[in-house]
Amino acid sequence: MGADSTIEPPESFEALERRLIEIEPHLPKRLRQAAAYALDHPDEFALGTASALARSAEVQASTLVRFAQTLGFAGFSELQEVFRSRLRNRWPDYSERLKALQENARDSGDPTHLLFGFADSAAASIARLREAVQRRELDRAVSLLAAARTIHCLGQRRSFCVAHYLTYALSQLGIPASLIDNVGGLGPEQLAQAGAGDALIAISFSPYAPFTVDLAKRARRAGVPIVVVTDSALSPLAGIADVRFEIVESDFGSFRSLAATFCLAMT
Amino acid sequence: MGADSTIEPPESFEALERRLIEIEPHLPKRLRQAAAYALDHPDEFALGTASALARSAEVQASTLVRFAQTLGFAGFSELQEVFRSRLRNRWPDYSERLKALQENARDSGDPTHLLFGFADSAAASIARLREAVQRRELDRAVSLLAAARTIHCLGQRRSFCVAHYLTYALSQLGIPASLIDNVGGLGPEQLAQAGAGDALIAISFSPYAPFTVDLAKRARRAGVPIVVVTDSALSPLAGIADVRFEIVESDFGSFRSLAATFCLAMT
DNA sequence: CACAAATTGGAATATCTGTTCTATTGATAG
DNA sequence: CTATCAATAGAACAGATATTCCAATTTGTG
Repeated sequence: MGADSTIEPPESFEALERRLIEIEPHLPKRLRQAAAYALDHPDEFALGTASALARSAEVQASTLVRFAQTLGFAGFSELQEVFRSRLRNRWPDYSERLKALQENARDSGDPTHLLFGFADSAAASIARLREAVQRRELDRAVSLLAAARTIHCLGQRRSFCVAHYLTYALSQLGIPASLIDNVGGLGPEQLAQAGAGDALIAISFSPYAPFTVDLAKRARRAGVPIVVVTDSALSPLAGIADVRFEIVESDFGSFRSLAATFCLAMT
Repeated sequence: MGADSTIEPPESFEALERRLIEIEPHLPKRLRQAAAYALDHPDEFALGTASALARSAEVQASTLVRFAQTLGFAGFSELQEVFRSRLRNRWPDYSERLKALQENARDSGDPTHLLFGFADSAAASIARLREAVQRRELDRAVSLLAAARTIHCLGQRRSFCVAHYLTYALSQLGIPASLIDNVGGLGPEQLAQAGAGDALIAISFSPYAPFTVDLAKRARRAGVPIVVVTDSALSPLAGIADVRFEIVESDFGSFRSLAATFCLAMT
């Protein structure tokens, strides 16, 4: 059939790239065109349909299929999958590894495995954080917080520890900070004195604590600038935020980085 | 036909995002699910097929089409095109950002650089944690905690947030846990009821809070088994620990891993 | 509680996709 | 100059895709 049927196809984009550069000179004309186009426009190649790409590369659609088969793939779609996984993010095996780890841990009952799993997931979270945070947002948050007289931190349930740590760190830096901890139900009163000259950092994740949302809205009405840290653009807090940070991962290990950033960014 | 036919569809991803945030609260349930999935997994949404995405979002394929039409698009494909163009434009942006970052590395006014620094340090912390924690210690801690009736968590100042998070996580797992938060100076009373059948997790770092040390010692006299998390073998808590974990780094980003490990190890 | 409207699930459909097949072209060697 | 073979273009095909439609269900309302 197509080409040599016992060639193993390159799995990663890097391997594919190397292979292409290697064999490209010995390829027939049209296949060389296809190879050149794939290397020069990898983004288009990942997104477009076979016939659209064929038109752009001035090649026949069937040529693309033969091109993929020459490389050892079953067809065009398999080849394109390599380009797509490159686009997604650069850890195609991340979720796989996590799953494997969790299964292993379940089986053996070994807590060390669990620990390692968490460590990995935390590391991945941090890596994503580096990419996700926009320079612009950070700048705005910093200037907003720098202008504030007092910084109030708000967070309930599992977000509470972040708010607490933030308050602690800010205070250590000599910046007036107050924690809305709602002890004794005094949350509303704790925030009552806040005005337009202050700032609020509100932190809330997926089962959004109604109390947090409530208080944040009240602060908004009082004209307090708000920085929100949450996990989705659809969080009830998203609408009232002056600056919004999204932490994408379901299990969140990236707090501390974010929190600490704020603090130091203000010195 | 579909929905209101005279609505102009958002052209850019940012506009789409804003629009979604705006109308999401007034959307029916399934459409809201679709919106949430689109905003939370924009990469998947750009690449996957309609039925694959529908499965991931736990929605019917037809719902995705209706969702697109509600936004003013003719169909799903048009909506997806917005997500795809975002992917195209993001990639060059990424390498630029990396370059810009390295150039600005010395530029102290750039908070992004700071953030990256923290991210790196956190990643390093986690890597060290993986090496430092001994299998034996983990096993002992797990069996010790598993035997406990109630687990008390103790930590002041910057360790407090760890203790708080631990308590929260344990409670979520249905394990009786209590936090010694010392609100109103009631710390001693909170711990008074603890006996040999319970267990205490005490967390304390370098400027060791006298209160933590004090209370831990008192618990020791009451026969309570103690797991200590600290930063040095010379910590005043080290002597009274049944199991001791050392977190070497001065800035501690590894907590969450450790804490979560405990919780899961006990299920 | 009953009625009406809106929303949703799932099968049916029309379109488009990747792939295969074959006739034609172009090159090479005798 | 011609016979042979590889390479290609383009039509034909099979499968998957997005979309539409209607019945069933849920939601809101008098």
